Amino acid sequence: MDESELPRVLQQMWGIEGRSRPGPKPAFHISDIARAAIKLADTGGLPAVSMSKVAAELGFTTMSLYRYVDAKDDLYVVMLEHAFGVPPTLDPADDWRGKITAWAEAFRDGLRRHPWILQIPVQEPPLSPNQLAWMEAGLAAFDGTPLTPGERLSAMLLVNIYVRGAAQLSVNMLTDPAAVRAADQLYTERLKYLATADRFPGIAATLQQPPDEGYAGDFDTGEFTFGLTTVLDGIEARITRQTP
Amino acid sequence: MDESELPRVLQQMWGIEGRSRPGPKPAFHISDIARAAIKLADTGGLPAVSMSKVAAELGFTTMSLYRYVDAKDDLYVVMLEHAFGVPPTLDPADDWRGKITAWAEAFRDGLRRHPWILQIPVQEPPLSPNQLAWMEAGLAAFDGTPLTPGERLSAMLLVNIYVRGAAQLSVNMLTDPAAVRAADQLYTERLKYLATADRFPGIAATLQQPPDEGYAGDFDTGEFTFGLTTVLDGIEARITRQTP
DNA sequence: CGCACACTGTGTGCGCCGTACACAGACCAT
DNA sequence: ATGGTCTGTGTACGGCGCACACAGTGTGCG
Repeated sequence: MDESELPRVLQQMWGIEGRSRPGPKPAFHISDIARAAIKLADTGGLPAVSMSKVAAELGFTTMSLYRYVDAKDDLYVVMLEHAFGVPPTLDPADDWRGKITAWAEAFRDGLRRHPWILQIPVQEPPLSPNQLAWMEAGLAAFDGTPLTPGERLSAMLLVNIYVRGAAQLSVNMLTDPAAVRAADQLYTERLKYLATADRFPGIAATLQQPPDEGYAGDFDTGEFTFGLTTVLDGIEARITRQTP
Repeated sequence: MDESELPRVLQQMWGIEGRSRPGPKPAFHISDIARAAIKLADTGGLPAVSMSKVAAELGFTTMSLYRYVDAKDDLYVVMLEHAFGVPPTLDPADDWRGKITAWAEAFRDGLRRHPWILQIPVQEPPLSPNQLAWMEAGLAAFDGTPLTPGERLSAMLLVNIYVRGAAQLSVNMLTDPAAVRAADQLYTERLKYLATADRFPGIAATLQQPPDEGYAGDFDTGEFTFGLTTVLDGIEARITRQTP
């Protein structure tokens, strides 16, 4: 395995610098691209991120980006890497539940800061430094448990999946809270009209339960920790089953 | 709430027929659009689905589709509705674990049949007939448990989230198994090169554990039921905690 | 020291996309 | 019969990702 086999973007992100080479020095770095793209996405969502707009934000031409990024997908990878940053340092005094909870909440906060992350089409597992650091931190939360490495991976992925999924449910976490409330109310109204009690008793029961907390949970605190607790209980069951 | 307030696509999918009106009769139905689009997506993935290609598949012009569908997003909704079909009928003799497991596996099978579903950008919760039927079936799996309607919703959503997430991990479930194996091996190789044991001990431990079962599980049987068991254990913990 | 050449950012252009809009023809209510 | 409404069609526009040829830059080697 040679570092030259790595895609260009990975080499840049890992700081693998090729020997000094002839030609003009690059005018910027992929981290600049990431910053510009993230700025656009934070304000206008992922659709606001296009090669031309990112280039314009940097003050360069569209095609100049292709000297740093092989394709649009690579741009997404760089954005992800930059948006999450380094993972949180877990408190060694915590037990595994406390550690993985802190990890999950930090992950959730990252998604809340940059909702467009959820709209990025998932193509392949991550290989960039910060992403691997997040993986490592999530695995480390299970240090001291009797779980095997494979089980730790599954457990971490399960929490990861949960956080992503729970975030997805929050109607794309629109930036405007009033719009969220309006969309939620419209949905509930239509659901009440369509999901009649005779054919959809379960849904109907859910609808008349709380005054306003219907389908989409708040994702802020309550609904999120509720589901997370369930997931962690499942992991705990496996742990206790393994330590008789 | 009037049915006329519903979006056109919803009216069509629920079979709400407006009174007979002047003008030419429609040449086809949105279900035809769905069939054509699904056929394209099944063979060429979601990128193969464009307005013009779907229209060409039907033998009509591009713009004719807009008489049935307000925008591209509506096309996705119709595709989803048609691709999943009706939910499985759950065996009343099963307990809730058996029921929700059957439900989850049927859901997984649907995703495996139509992998492009995972690439559809999620915009809003579903309101179409089959989607609601799936929701209802998932909720009904918890009949007989002491869970409140809200808790049943959370539990069902948790399983739903898990199945989606677990499917996502299978490297987009490429149709060509050889390509999957090659991509997986390339990834593992790069991961071994980048995630050195000194800085990423957890990841490294995961890597040297099994010969070939590294990051992406098979999703076929083993890894899937493993994670599902964990999720169900978490729900079971909540149930037993509620029935002392 | 100078030069060859790899590399930089730029400009042009292609094919595809989603969809707004005007239009001619088809059909039902009156 | 006929007016009005709906149908499918044609044209057109702006934006997208990206291939490719090109002129200028600066380093390593002779």
